[in-house]
Amino acid sequence: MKLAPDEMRQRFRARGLKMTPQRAAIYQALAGTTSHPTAEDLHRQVRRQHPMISPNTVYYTLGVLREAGLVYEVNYWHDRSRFDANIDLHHHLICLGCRSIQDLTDEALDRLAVSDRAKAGFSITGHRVEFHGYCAACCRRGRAGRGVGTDERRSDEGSLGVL
Amino acid sequence: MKLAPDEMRQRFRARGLKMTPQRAAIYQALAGTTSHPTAEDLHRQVRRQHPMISPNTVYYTLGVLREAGLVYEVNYWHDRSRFDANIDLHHHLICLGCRSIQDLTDEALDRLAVSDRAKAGFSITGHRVEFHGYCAACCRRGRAGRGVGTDERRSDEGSLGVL
DNA sequence: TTCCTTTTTAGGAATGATTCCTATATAGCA
DNA sequence: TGCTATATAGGAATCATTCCTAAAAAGGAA
Repeated sequence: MKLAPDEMRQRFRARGLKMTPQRAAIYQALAGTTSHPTAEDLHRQVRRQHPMISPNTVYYTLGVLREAGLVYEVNYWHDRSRFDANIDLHHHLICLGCRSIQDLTDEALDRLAVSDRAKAGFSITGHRVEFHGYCAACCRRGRAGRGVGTDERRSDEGSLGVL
Repeated sequence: MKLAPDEMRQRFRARGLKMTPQRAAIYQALAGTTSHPTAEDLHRQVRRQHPMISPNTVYYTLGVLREAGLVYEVNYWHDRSRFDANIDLHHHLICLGCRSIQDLTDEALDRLAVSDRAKAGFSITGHRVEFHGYCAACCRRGRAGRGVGTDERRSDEGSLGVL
């Protein structure tokens, strides 16, 4: 998952973004995990290399990367935004127990279509499927399902995982 | 879309919820629109019948209704939560221009499945598909598409529609 | 109906993620 | 190497949402 510095430079340049040590660290941290961290998670992580980096810079940078299409922002029933450097089409498994998000790649799901009648003038540019349920860890812990859109709070197991 | 008082009473009672004039008004307002209003939208609406109702009551009530499974909460790239009294399985068309949300009913989409291999121990209880693009109004206005997860702000055309 | 207990309501204060503002520092180009 | 536009840090501000509390009301029991 470690992104080559040249590759990163490449991607930034292609979208006319300036490269700074802070941005490199933020993007690197995000590209190096599949845990869909929050801005705060990323700030904690990046602070190890850049002790003076401000949360502000993390928010600003994530905004810039999002506008440039280099990161994707998700917010299902979370109290804050989560980010993903995987911008290839993929889908999500969202745990109603711990609120974790796993990526799901599935060719068949990439090809969904809607009848012209049903979409009634809406012009579709993309889609994504969210599956709800309970992750392996929460199943093991014995999590009976409540409804979707419910408010169980995450038990929070450090959403940056190993790095 | 007007919900019969008896039917509403029925639904509340079935889940052991107390019925109050405020709750009736909030649920009625939500059931009477497909525009996925925010708590604030609902507060503005309900205030017409209940001038003294507090935003607090709206938030609290929506929370109660959500826990009871009577309303669904969504938040894609919005800055606040939006609510939906349609709890039957359905999908969403999300406009990247004005941030509006339309419901989409499609039997085929209701039947998506994932291979056991791909879900790796995740126990799926439900799913929902989000389509991104531009609504008819935004297409007319000539909205060229940017990326998904982008931050165009809604032009805000009173999300409660006619009522 | 009336009483009683529990839950709801309103309102004010608090919380906390995110954004705004600004002076200084730095990237990237000429 | 110098210039200009942009990024950074940090402090203050915003604003949706939640917390706290006293008073009011719902719903069941008598």
